[in-house]
Amino acid sequence: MINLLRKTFGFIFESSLIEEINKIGTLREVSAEEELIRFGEFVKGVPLMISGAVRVNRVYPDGNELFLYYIEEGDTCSMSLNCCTQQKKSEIRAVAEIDSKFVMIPVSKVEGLIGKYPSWRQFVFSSYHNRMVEVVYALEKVAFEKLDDRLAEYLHQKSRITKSDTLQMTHQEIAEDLRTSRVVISRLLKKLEQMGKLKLHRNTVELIPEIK
Amino acid sequence: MINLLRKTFGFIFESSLIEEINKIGTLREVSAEEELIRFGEFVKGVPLMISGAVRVNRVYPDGNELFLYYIEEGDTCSMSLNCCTQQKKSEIRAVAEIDSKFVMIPVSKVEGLIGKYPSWRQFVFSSYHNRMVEVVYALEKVAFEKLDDRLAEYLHQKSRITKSDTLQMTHQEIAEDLRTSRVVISRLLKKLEQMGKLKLHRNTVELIPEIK
DNA sequence: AATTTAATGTAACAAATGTTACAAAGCCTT
DNA sequence: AAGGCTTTGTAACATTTGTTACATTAAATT
Repeated sequence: MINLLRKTFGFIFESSLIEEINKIGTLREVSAEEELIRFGEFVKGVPLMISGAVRVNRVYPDGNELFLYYIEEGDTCSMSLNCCTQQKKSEIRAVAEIDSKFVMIPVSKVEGLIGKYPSWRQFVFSSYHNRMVEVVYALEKVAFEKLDDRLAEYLHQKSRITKSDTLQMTHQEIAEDLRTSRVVISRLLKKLEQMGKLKLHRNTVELIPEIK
Repeated sequence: MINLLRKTFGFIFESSLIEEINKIGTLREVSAEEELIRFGEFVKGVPLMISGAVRVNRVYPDGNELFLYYIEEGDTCSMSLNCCTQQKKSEIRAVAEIDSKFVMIPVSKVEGLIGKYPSWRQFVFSSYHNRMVEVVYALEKVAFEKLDDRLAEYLHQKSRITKSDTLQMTHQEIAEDLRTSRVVISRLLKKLEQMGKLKLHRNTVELIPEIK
């Protein structure tokens, strides 16, 4: 585990911090679709992403969900950072988008690290800020862009995150993420297909990489 | 100034911190509509709100703006916190919504406070989190709600912030904040008026308080 | 008071998105 | 191969939001 930590966090954390994390943290591996953080549960720890990608959604009591941001290699989840210092139940849900590795730091130790390591503080601050920037970005998209652009952007992001041009998902699933109906998505996807930007198959959307 | 600091921050900051802020900070008073932080300038300091309310907007190079959050008594602006630790130019614009008082802490001193005072760290963290919650809230509104509800909510928020049921603003200004056109706002306002929720006058919208 | 300007009201229409209903196609099970 | 289920395609229509154009009204200026 310490080698993984060094590889991902060696440039930001001093080695004494890396060693401490190695002691107190536990390495966890999850496969795609697995839940890291469940809605309504107490947060057990703060994840440090080693590899992979995790999708973080705000969840509402009625079951509604809203995508906030992805966390990837080198990131942490600022929402759970806060939940844990406040000992609150999670208002978010985190699901692995692809197979992922991360080190979980138990809640009880987080506070101590903040007092002890300036590089950890720096990390936590910039993490908060980066997540904020991404949520603002999501807000921009919804506030300024029309659905067809948002769809195109959504597909590209999925493709980047899953490192694949072939997205395994139904129109229904896309519609839920973009908070609209299946029919609307089918219609827009068809339009994008006619524009030559993708090909539609059952259960998959195949993006055509741009020729530059 | 120290009395103002004690009154607003006495319950969160230890007295040595209050005294230090009193030394390094400068009290500033601005009247409604004044700009605290301008887009594109280097951030000179971090504001600690004593009283009043300030509106923070994301600004885009094309001049477009997007409302992010208000900061009120006891708050600070987490976007400028980050800008200042990174020595970056401001990507936001902060405008006083009503006459406001705040203490400005110079950029150069912020880093030192973080290392020295646990209560300051706690404050900065919770501040980041609170702003995040508000941006997520803004995202929710745009993602889930229709324009008429957003308008009603917008008017209530304005009323709360300005502590008045009589909002001095034109339909055009409301439209810009909600990113739509004046005609649409006039139409929806008229609908709200017919529902008995408000009265329209030239340059003002008078909210009718609900009888409970 | 007459003129100018800014703000609001309203109609008519356009575009985007949402909804309902149903047909067609692909895949799975037996 | 037949039947059943899921996914996709598509039409027709409703609703919401955006746009253009112009009339009306209130305030400000001369």
